[in-house]
Amino acid sequence: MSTGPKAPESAHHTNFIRQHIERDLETGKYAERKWGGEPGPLCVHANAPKDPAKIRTRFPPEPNGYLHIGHAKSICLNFGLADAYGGVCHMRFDDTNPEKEEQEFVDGILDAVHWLGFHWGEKDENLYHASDYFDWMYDFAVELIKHGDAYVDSQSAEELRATRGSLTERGIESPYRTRSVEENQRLFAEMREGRHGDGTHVLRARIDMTSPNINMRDPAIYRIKNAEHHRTGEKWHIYPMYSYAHPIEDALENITHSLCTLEFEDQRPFYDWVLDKVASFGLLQRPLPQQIEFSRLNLTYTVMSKRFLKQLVDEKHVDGWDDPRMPTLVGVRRRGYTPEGIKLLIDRVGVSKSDSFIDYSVMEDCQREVLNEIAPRRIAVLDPLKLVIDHWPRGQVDECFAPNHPQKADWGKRTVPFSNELWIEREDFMEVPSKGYFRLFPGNTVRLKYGWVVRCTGYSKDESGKVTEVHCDHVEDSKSGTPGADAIKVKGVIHWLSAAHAYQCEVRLYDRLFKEPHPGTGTHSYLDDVNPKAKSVVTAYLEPSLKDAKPEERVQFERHGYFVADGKDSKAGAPVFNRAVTLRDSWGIGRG
RNA sequence: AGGGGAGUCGCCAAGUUGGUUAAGGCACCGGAUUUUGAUUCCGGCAUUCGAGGGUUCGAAUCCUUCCUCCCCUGCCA
Repeated sequence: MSTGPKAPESAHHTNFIRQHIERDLETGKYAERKWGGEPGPLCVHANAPKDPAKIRTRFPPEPNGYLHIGHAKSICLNFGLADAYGGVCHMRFDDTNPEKEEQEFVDGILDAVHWLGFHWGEKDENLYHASDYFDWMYDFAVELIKHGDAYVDSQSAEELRATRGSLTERGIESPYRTRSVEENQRLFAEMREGRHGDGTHVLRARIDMTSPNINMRDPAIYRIKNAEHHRTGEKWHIYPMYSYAHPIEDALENITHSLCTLEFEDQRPFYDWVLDKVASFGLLQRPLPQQIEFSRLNLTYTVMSKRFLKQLVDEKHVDGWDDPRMPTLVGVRRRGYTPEGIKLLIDRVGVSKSDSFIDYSVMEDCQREVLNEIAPRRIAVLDPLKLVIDHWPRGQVDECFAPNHPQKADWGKRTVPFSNELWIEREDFMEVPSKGYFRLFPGNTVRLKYGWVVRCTGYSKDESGKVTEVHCDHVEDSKSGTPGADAIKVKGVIHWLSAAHAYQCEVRLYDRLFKEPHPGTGTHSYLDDVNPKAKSVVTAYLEPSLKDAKPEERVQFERHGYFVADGKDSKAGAPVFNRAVTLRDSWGIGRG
C-alpha cells in the first residue's frame, strides 16, 4: 500500500509544506500534545487529554484593513491544510497595536473568511485574539527579566536606531543593558501602570548586539502606548511587539505549523528564541510550534499593497474598498467572482518559496471555469441596434424556448418572446464584412439564436453615417426546435431581444484595474497605469426574466460573459448587473 | 568585509535519499463536436533543469566557482 507510486492526482497537489506536515505526522512529533480545551500555558494543557487535532494552524490577520486576494492564499493554505490532515485552523486577530486596529475590520475579516467558505472549528469556536493573551505575555516578560533575558532600555527611538548597527556593521550595546533585575522589574511594572510617557522606555530581549541577523540584536518586545485598545480598553499602557507576541500566541494555542510569508524568514531565529526561553521556564508545552515560510501571491495587472489600495480609494480612482475593480475580497465579491474560483486559483498556483507573479488571466480562467458550471444562461443586448423582420406580421408575438444551460437539460427552459422588431448587438452587423466575419451583413444569413434564420436585406443610416436599422427577412420553417429547422446551415448565430418586451437596465462592464502587467515599473507612478476603461456603464436591454434576479445572483449573458446582480445597488425587481469576466473570445471581439 | 531566501518550458510547479524517454496545470498551436467565434473533446508543446568546471557507468538531483533576483537596519505586522 505505502510502497506504490504516488497517485497522479496527488502529484500536483504536493508541496514542501504538505511534505513537512506529513513528515511530522509520520514521526509523531506532535502526537503527545495535550489540549486543555482553550489556549493557555503549560498548566492549562498539562493534565488535559491528548489534543484531538492532529495539527493546528492559524490565520492571524491584524484587524487594520480589508483582506485582499493575497490573504486568500494564506486563508486557503491554513484552513485547507488543517482540513486535509485532520487538524483545526484557528481564526486569530493579531491585535497588538491599538493605534491601528478597529472592531469594524474584525467584523469585515470574519465575513470575508466565511464568504470563502471556511470555519474555525465546527461551530466557529476557535476564534482568538492576541489581546486575550496580554496577561500571559506580560508574565512571560517578567520571567525573561528575572532570568536576565530582557531589560528596560531608556534610550530614545533615534538612539536605538543609531546603535543597532547596519547591514554590515554590528550594533553597540545599550548603556542600560546592565540594569539590575530589580530595576528592570520596577521599571517594567511602572510602564505597565502607565507611569511613563510613550517612547520613554522599551523592553528589549537581551541576546546579541553583534549578531549578523539584525532581528537578534536585542529586539524590542514591549513598547509604551498610552492608547485605548478596541478590546482591552484602557487596561494596558504597554503592548507587545509582533515578533514577541506571535510565537507566544502560537504556543498558547497549540499551533503546530505556523505558516507565514517569506519576509518573516529572518525572524524565525527570534521566534524560536522566545519559545525556547519561555518553555525552559516551564511555562509552555513542548514540542513547540514551528514557523514555515512561503512566497506570497502576486498577480499581474493589479496591486496588492495596502498603501496603494488605500491611495486608490482615498484619491477616488475607485469607488471604495468594495469597488468591483479592487483586489480586495469585498471587491471581487461585488465583481461577481466566486469563492470556489478563488480557491481554484490558489490550488492551481501551488505553494513554494520562489517569488512569482501569476498572470491575471489565470484568475479569470478560474472564475470562468466555476461560473460556466453554475451560471444560468440569459440574454442581454449591451450595445443595441434595431433589427426589423420586414415580413413578420406587425404585432404578432411568437414564443421561443431557450435552455438555461446548454449542457444541463435538467435546468429546463424559459420562453423568450419574438416579434418583428428586435434589438441585436451592434457588433453583430457590418456594412462591409471584414475577413472571416460571419455574422450579419447585406445578403448574409444568420440564425437568431433559439429563433429563426434571417437573411439581411438592407439597412439604413443617419446623416452621420451611423447605422440605425437593419432589415431582414425570416426563413420559413427555420424556427429552432421545429422539424426541419436545421435544413438551412448557417455559420453565424447571434442573440436578440424583442424590442417590445426587453427592458432597460444599468450594466457595469469591468475590466482589469491596470493596463500594465506590472503597474509603476520604471520611473512613473503606478497611478499612471490605471486602466481608464476598467469601468464603463451602459444601459442595456435585458430579457424579461432577469428582472427577478436577486442580489449576488450570477448569470451568463450569452456571448458576453458572466455577470452578477450587484449586492449593494440592486433593488427588488430592479437588479443592476456587474460583469465579472468576459467569455473567452478566440475571434478577438468582446473586451471593452 | 553582513545575514537570510530563490533560480526547472511564455506563467506557475512536481522532481531533492543520484538511475532508463524531465509530472501536472495555465497559456499557446493544430483538429473534432457545438443554435454562445463559449463549453467539451483529441493531438502538439523543455535532448533540457541560471552559467561554467568537477565527481560518476550514470546528475536537475553530489562537489566547486560564478551570475541574477527577492527580503532584512519600525518603539508596524
